[in-house]
Amino acid sequence: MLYQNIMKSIRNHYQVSDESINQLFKHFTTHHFPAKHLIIRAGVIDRNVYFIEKGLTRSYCLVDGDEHTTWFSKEGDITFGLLCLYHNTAGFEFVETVEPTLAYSIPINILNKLYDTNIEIANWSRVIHQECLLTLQCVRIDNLTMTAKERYNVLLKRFPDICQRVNLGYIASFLGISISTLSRIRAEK
Amino acid sequence: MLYQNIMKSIRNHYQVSDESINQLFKHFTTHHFPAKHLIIRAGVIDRNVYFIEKGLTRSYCLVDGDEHTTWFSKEGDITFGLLCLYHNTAGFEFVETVEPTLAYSIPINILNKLYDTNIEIANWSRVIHQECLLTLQCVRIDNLTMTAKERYNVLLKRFPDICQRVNLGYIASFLGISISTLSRIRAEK
DNA sequence: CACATTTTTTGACCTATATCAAAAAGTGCC
DNA sequence: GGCACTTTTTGATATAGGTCAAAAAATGTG
Repeated sequence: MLYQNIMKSIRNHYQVSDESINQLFKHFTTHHFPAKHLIIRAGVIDRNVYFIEKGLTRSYCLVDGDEHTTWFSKEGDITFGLLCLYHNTAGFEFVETVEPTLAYSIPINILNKLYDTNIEIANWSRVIHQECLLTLQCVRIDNLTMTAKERYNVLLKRFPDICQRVNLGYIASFLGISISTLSRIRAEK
Repeated sequence: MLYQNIMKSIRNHYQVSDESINQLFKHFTTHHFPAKHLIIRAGVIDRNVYFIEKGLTRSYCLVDGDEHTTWFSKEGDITFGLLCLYHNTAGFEFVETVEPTLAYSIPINILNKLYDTNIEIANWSRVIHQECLLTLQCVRIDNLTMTAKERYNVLLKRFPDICQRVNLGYIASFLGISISTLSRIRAEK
């Protein structure tokens, strides 16, 4: 069935009825993105949420020519530019596919209407955001309290699948360490 | 009026009717905490959300004897232990008052029932979590991309009021730099 | 399959920030 | 108003991890 991973993931976060889920699905636009395709660009407003059915994306921002990976999204996850979506402002993040990706987009103004009228969808989104906040806070604490090596090992445990699907550079920039250091860490271990 | 700051803050995030707000308020328990009072302890389950009407709290975690400040909450904000609340699990965070604090608590199981039945409250919580996520992501990016000095200056701009209300040690540990380094940064500037 | 491109490894050297320790300044309290 | 305690400053030294550069390995493509 279409939307299988997305559906499972939504229900994993909150009990959403078939009817409500269909309200969401019926506004979906299908996208087949090749690998390395830029879905969202910093500074360009894109008012869509992307639901990933298959594949993997990476969010990053560009500072002084260096890419800093801020997030990975895989099947069942959603991705979008935080500022674009929340404040309708040009954002700071790029989102690109790491692998060929099947995704469905929905315009935020439609989603916002659903939030206002459909309590299940509002709560699904609330819970998703709770979980992201928790994860991000943990990632941040790891950064504050651990050495590069420890952080790498924690990441391997926390996101083993993602570590296997992206290259060393992306992992390094997500952890906030240099490529050479990460390579050395891996070698010694 | 009681709850003034809390009310303003809720409405700042989402249009919540008087009726819905009262559903929340009627379950409030009042707390007058002195300064340096530990509201929440790591490892101890506390299934309440605290709404701060007046005062300031600090969330931190303890790693190898060192405190790492993870968040500040002031009037209008809420505070709680992330893991306790979301997963009903012993958490990793302490929350203590920095100043004498007037707060109101509501049990999470009541709040959860409100989420399930009151769409305005569900959406208020969704929006709060969106905003926290955005702020936290920005803080994290600052950590990945800036020097200690730059981070301090950004913090001064982003949270000028909080910087004036907490001591240097708390700011340093929030920024992830040592007290001596922060003192030197301040001196040279 | 060979060439171009990307990714990873390795080496040499450097610097921002940590750590440790002690002095100085600030704060609260009987 | 002086004593205890906390917070901040300052100094000396150490180090984790950065930077730059080049080689090696892997990957993709006509």
